[in-house]
Amino acid sequence: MVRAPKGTHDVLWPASSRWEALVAAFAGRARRAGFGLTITPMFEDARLFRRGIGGQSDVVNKEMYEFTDRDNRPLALRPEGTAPVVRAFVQHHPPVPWKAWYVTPAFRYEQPQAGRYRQHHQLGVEVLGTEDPDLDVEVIALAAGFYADLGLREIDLAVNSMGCAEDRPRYIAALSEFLAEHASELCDEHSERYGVNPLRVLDCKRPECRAVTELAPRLVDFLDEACAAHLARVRSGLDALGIVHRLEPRLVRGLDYYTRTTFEFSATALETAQNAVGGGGRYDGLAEAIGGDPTPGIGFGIGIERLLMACDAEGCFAALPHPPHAFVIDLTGGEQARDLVDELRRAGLTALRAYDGRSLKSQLKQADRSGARYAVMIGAEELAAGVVTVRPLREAGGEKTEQETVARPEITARLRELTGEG
RNA sequence: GUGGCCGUAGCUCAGUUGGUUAGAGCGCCAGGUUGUGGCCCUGGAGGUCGGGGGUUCAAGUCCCCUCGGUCACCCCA
Repeated sequence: MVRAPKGTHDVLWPASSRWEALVAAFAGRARRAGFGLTITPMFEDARLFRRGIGGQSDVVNKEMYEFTDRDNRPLALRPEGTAPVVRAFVQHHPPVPWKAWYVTPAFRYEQPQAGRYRQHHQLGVEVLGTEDPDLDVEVIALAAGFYADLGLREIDLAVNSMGCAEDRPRYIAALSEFLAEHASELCDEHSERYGVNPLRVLDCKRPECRAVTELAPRLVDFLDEACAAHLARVRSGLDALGIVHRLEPRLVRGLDYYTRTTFEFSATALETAQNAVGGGGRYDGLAEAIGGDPTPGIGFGIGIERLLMACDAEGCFAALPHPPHAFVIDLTGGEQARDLVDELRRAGLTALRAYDGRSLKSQLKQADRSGARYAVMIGAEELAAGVVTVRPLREAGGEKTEQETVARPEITARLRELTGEG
């Protein structure tokens, strides 16, 4: 049997109704903050990601789905959402500040595990054209507010600053020196390889490394005046908006383009290893790195699958059913149902029907299963008399009502009245 | 890329030291009720036992390989 590729999954109805609601909630928040939906290609010139994300990152180095098309163009399925949006900005130079939101699949060749897939989906925003720290606050507040909209309470927000191009080399030098002195205390993985990318060691979760990095020099102590002031303004802004967060000097995100503000949201209710439900930061050098004018930018990505896992863990954001208004039952051959569902739908009602000329019992069973509030029955008697029978299928407001006979021309109006859709 | 655990019906699972024609519950279909759903009863459909190879008189069961799922490392959403 042909199955979905490893690490991918289907989201079938009705489970997908949660996705609809999730995206709608995010779109609403984004729209209110001045963001517009942005759609960019699912695949890009592979060089965009190499230059943008960075050649030494794992994402580019060993996780990209790369291929060449029939004209030998080097292409890659997008492993993340930021670089393509920044590319679109550079290509079209819209007026700044440019605020874009997106929802997109992302592809990474990984070993699947809880909360990690080869195709996952992200919601995100990007803003190009300003380095105002109040914007950082606004962007973080957007994500935080969205989590709250879903009913999530157990969200940890870690914030750090990666400094700028001047700060970073000074810090990396100091960190390397420190790690060299403590190399023997690091975990097996890093004791000999800390030099490749010293910042990575800060990310290591092994107790040995944690113990060492606990005492390591902190990037925040190496910030120049402007970067320090920027971070301070971001933090005071978060405080002012009541957004609880903590400074995490070891927060080093795996994509190379980050500068200054970085942040990560974790769902502490998740007991799985992958509990980061959103992350992002500033990337003031990215536009230039991919060939555009120097333009500051900031954004975040939120993983939909992990977010829903977090909602499950907290028991919030349950799927809401969408019960149909009516289920049309036709015992006379189907023409009546064909015409009536069309009429009801034109009137704005949700109308379903059965097919294949099933028995009354079978059709009523389907009507019941559909969750419809009313069955509209048309048999030989109704057809001859020019009426339909409207049968309530569930108690509305605790009140039990009897089925009634309605003149055929009146049925749409009657159903609108009964369902309160008038 | 590495390691642990697991693959039997659409779903959740049972299947004895290898031994007739592989089962249950739920779901689906039909009938009981030739025009009344849910509850109940009866019946039915549905399986290359993940795939391939091997051992054996005999393999769902044992062995090898492989694919997939799952969890973890790495890293990220």
